[in-house]
Amino acid sequence: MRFKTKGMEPLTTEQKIIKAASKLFTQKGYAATKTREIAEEADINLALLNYYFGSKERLYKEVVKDKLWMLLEVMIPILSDEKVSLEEKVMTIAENYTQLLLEHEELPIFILNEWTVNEDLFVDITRDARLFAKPVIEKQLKENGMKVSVPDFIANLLSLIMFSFVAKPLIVSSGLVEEGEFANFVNRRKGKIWEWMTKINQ
Amino acid sequence: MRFKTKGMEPLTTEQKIIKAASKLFTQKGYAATKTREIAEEADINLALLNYYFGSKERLYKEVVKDKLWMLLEVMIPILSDEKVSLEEKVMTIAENYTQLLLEHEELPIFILNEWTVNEDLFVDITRDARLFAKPVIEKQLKENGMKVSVPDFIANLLSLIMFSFVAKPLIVSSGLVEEGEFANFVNRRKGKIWEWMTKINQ
DNA sequence: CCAAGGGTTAAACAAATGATTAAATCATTT
DNA sequence: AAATGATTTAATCATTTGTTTAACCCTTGG
Repeated sequence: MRFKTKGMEPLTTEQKIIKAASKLFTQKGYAATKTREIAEEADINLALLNYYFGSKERLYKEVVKDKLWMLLEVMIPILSDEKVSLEEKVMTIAENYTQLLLEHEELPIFILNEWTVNEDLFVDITRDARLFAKPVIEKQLKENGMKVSVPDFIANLLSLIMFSFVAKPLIVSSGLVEEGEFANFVNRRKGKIWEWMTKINQ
Repeated sequence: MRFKTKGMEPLTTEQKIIKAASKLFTQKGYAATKTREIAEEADINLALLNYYFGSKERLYKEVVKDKLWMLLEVMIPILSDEKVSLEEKVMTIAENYTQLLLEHEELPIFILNEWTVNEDLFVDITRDARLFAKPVIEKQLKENGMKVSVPDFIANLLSLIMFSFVAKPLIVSSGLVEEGEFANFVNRRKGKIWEWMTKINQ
């Protein structure tokens, strides 16, 4: 679905539209983004948007699918891989999420908000994305002498990594962390996640 | 600002509008909510909305101020009170937030999303809400032999309490926790927060 | 009693918005 | 170069949307 062009080839019209729509939808949400804005941002004619994607809604679904996948692919394959130890899992996910979210700060709040506001849209997208990792994690938790449940383990892991990004406006405007220090803040936290996870779970 | 009427007196027109707007804005966001919907939900004539509030935006700001305050008043006064021990603080905040968010699940994601999407709006609202609690917490962390920084302490506390609500759609649709079990899930977590916080911070 | 004024209403307005159309242009094949 | 299909464009359409207007109630104070 994704074509990463190594060189300088100009984007196709379709790619330009997706890129512009991606930026605007994640910045301002579905309803606040106007098709004319997308066209302008993509530097194409309004009619092209409907020519390629049929409607604003279909374009939106493409973007959501894309962004949701960015968020899930960091987690799903690693969690369910039996050959990866629990420590490696936590370290890798912490590392990958921190890096991803520093580059796309608006990603988690966009997805979580849209998922709340527009639940039906996600029904078909996530139909086959159930968490098949449960038994694997369960086994590894026992091996590590951790007495916590799988849901608590996952919730704690994601909380400690992702919440800072979701609550960034609150954290920054409260003066808790300076805007310019935010990257350092989350990078420092990233290095402590495994320690915290082991302590929490004994 | 808030009038809690004990009895059966019918809501004033102004109250009916705020109530309807509150519901719709938090459910669907600013742009997706139409003034005609608010009027219909409030069972009043459309023109009354502008008669009482001047514009959709002014009405929206009222709602945001209200909801933001609901979210902050649970935390701010308790955190900065020197007479409340650290354990009491954590326990009380965990208790109060869990209860508040079970009753208003849409609250945190609404505020955090609007804060991201519509940052300028929050500038004046939060101008005087800086976190004056820092020195108090710092002292209490030392007294409890905790080596963590204040920002990490607050981030961990809020993460462990609030993230489940923010990420509820993800947690539920992944099959991690059943919809019907969600309240039990967060209530069980609530009871462990203080234990977790002490372990994390040694 | 009635005029004044706040509260309420239906109707209308202008701008915006998502979508469509039909014609023009471009690139590729015959 | 003619033909064909894909791409691009400007113009237009039909609704929607936030706001305003002007008339109409209904209570109340002089």
